[in-house]
Amino acid sequence: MISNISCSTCIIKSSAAKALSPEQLNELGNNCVQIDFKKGDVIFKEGTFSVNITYLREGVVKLHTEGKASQILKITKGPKYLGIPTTFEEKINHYSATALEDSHICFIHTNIFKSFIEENKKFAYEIIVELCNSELELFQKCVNRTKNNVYGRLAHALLFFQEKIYESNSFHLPLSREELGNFINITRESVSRVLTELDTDKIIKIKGKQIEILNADALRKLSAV
Amino acid sequence: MISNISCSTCIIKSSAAKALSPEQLNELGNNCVQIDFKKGDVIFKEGTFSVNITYLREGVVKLHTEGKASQILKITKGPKYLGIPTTFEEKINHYSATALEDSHICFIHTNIFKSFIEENKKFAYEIIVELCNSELELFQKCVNRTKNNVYGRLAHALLFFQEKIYESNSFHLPLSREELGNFINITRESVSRVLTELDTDKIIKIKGKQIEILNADALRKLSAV
DNA sequence: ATTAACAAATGATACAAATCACATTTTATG
DNA sequence: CATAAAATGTGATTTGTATCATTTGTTAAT
Repeated sequence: MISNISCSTCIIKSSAAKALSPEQLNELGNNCVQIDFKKGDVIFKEGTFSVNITYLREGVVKLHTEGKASQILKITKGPKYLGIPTTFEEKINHYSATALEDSHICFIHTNIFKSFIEENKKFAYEIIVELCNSELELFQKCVNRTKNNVYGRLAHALLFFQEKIYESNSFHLPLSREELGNFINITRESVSRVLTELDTDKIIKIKGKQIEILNADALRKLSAV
Repeated sequence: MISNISCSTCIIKSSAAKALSPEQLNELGNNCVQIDFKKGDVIFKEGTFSVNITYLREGVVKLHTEGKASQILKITKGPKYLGIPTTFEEKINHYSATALEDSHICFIHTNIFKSFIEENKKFAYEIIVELCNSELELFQKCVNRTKNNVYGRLAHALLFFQEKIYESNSFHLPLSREELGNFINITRESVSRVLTELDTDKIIKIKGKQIEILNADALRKLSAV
């Protein structure tokens, strides 16, 4: 579903877009289209041409590689730009993006995005800040994934969904056991085993994909590097 | 050793610095100091205040975490900015940087760096390009480290030094076996074992830290995800 | 409702890599 | 140059997690 949008009146602006002038916002609106994606929909695909900057206005999205042993590189919640690195100087997407929850995404012409960087210092500055934070998070993830065992990695992932995505002790996991495994690099079977064990120990309560965190401190202890 | 420098006449400019005007280069020279580091010297340390952007003009540097089980996040060669993410909006360094080869590093006042981003569109643009490439590389590394076994990871590391750092089939490894292990997340013992095996198979030739790549294709095959 | 198709749980087994223990070589130090 | 200290090599053993095999539960389709 495609919507005509007015960026000027949009209330979910990125920190960068907040820096745009009324004229620039108008220009953005004319070079930008919002598309609604349902849970599971592919937003862009590894190997295809990348012609737009994608702005995740609202929703939850995973960035992932393709292939049988797909790996989830990142899970992120709006508002946030998706995959600037894969679009900016690259012609081809280096990874795919798929909606984990119903999402609203604005596709912005790369050229207009680049022109904003050149014309608006604050805009460029905010984009740089976002890229910097993204790299720091990625380092964090790298350390966690290599220093922790399956318990620590799973605990880390659960805390991530609790704190960063749903901001609630109780949430519906948007991933299958297999996908959760691809996120933290363990097998589907091990995910099952560890989840039941955490449930038995009353650290979490599981009912299918519904998860309740009962003892966040225990999870923090487990995921401590 | 501290040198007075003239950024105007510097011939090892970053792509971003190439975009600066003569006046800006002059200003940069006045707000920037070049320091020479010897192999092994600490450039900045995790947990300390970050007050400068560090530009690795020449040399090879590792970014790494501290602690007994230190992890090498990234190894990079000049010319390149080091750790913009850890300096930009952050007050505290999230990781350390240590010279792996004698290196020349320019410490640039964060404020002047930020002012260039605001005043010079091309400068900001180039910084964004560098950050984007950095993130893509990091994703690559993540995939390699989790999808490959010890042979693949070690092969990948050897090709990295050959292609990206020394651009030669023969090079002096700037890391101990233990550090190499910290780079690709395997133990010192396994590094030894795999290296001798690769030597036995005539894929590489080792003599202490001196390494010669005899069969790069075999390494490529091993490191293919 | 009933069957099919898929996702998840669970137990048994296999295996890669870590750990442990010690020998050997290399590098640093008085 | 001798000695200590550190780095590296290598075999034996242990261990965490993947893999395999099967059962159980859940969702979708007729």
